Amino acid sequence: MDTTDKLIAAAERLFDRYGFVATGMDRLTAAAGMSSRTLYKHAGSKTQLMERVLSERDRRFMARLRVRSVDALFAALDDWIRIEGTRGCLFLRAAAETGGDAPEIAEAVRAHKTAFQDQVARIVAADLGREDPDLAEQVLVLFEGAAHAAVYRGADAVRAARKAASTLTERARS
Amino acid sequence: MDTTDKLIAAAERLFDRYGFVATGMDRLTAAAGMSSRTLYKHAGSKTQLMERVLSERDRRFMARLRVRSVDALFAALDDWIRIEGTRGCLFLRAAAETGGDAPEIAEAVRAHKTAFQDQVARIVAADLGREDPDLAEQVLVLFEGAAHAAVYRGADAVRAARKAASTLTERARS
DNA sequence: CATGATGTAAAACGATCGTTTTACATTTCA
DNA sequence: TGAAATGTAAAACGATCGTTTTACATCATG
Repeated sequence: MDTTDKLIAAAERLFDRYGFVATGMDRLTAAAGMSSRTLYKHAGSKTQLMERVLSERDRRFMARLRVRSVDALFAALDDWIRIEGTRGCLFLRAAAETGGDAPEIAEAVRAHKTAFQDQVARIVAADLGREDPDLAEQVLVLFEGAAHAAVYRGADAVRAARKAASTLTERARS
Repeated sequence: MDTTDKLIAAAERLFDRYGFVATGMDRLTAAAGMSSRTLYKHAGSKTQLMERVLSERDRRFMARLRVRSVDALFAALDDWIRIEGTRGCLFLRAAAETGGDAPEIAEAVRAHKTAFQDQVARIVAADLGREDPDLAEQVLVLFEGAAHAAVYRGADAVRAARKAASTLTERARS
C-alpha cells in the first residue's frame, strides 16, 4: 500500500466520520502518518483530495453492486453497512457540505448518482427479464431510503427495504 | 417578525444552502441584517443557533405530517419539497457534519427522528385501522428515500415512493 | 560517488474562524 | 427626564484554516 493509497484511505475514514469541512489538514496528516508537504505533493489540495476520495469510494461501492437480482442488491447494501457502517451517502453529504460551489465535487456526485441509477435499472431489467423504469425508480428510492434510515434505525431499515423491494418486484413479474 | 425569528429564519436558509460548518458568522450576520453583538445576544453561540434552527425546522416539518393516511404523507412530502426544496434531511446532515461531537445536536437529531418514526407509525395505524410495525418501517424507508433521491431525481422520486407505499399499504389491508 | 526522487519536521504565510469588546445611537417607559 | 434596554459599526481576540517554505534525511540508481 503506497503513500497515496494510505492517504486516500485515511481521508475517506476521517471525511466520513467527522465531515469534509470539519476535517482539517492537521488531522489528515496525523491519520495518514505523513508530513503536510508529502500530503500536498500527492493530493494537490483539499478539494482534489475530496475528489480522489469520492472516486475511490465510487469504485469500491459500485464493485459491490455487480449483482443480477433486486434481492442481491439489498443483500449487498446489508454487507456494505455491516462492514463500513453508514452515516448517510457520502456523495450527497459532500454535495451538501460544499453547497454546489466546488464544481468538481458537484460533477463527481452527479457522475456517481448517474452510474448508480443506471446500475439499479440494469439489475431490475436482469431480474424481470425486461426493462421497468417505474420499478427501477421505486427500487432506487428504497435503496437510498435504507442507506439513510439505517443511520438511526440500523439493519432493520435494510431488512424492511429488502422485503418491500421483493414485494414490488414480485408484483411487477406477474 | 422579531429579531430572533429573523435570525433563525436566515440561519436555517444558509445552513441548508451552504452547510453548517461552511457557513460562517459573517455570512449569518449579513443575511440576518444584524451586528454580531446582537446575534450573540440572541443565539448564544453557533452550536446553540444550530439547535434553535433544528428545533424550528422540527416544528415546521412535523406540523406538515399531521395527516391520517399514507398517501397524504407522501403528498405532504411533495408539498414540502415543492416549497422548500431538498438537499437531504437537515437533521442527518447536522449529525454528519458534527460527527457525533456536540451532544446537543446529536440529541436534537435523535429526538426528531424518534418523533418522525412515531408519527409514521401513527399514520400507518390510522390508515389500516390497526398497528403494523413492518409496514410502518417500510413507509419510513420510502419517505427517507424519497427525500434523499429527490436531491438528484426531483419530484419523480416522491411519485415513485408514493406509488410504492400505496401498493404496499393496499397489500397490507387485505 | 553523486544525483535525483521521496520523505520528515517544523516554522511561517495570509485568511478566516467563532467570539468578545469598545464606543456610540436610538427607543422605551417609570 | 433620565436610566435601562436594545440596537449598530467596527476593531480586536486567540485559534485554526488551507497552503507553502525552509532545512535536512534517506535511499535507489546512473
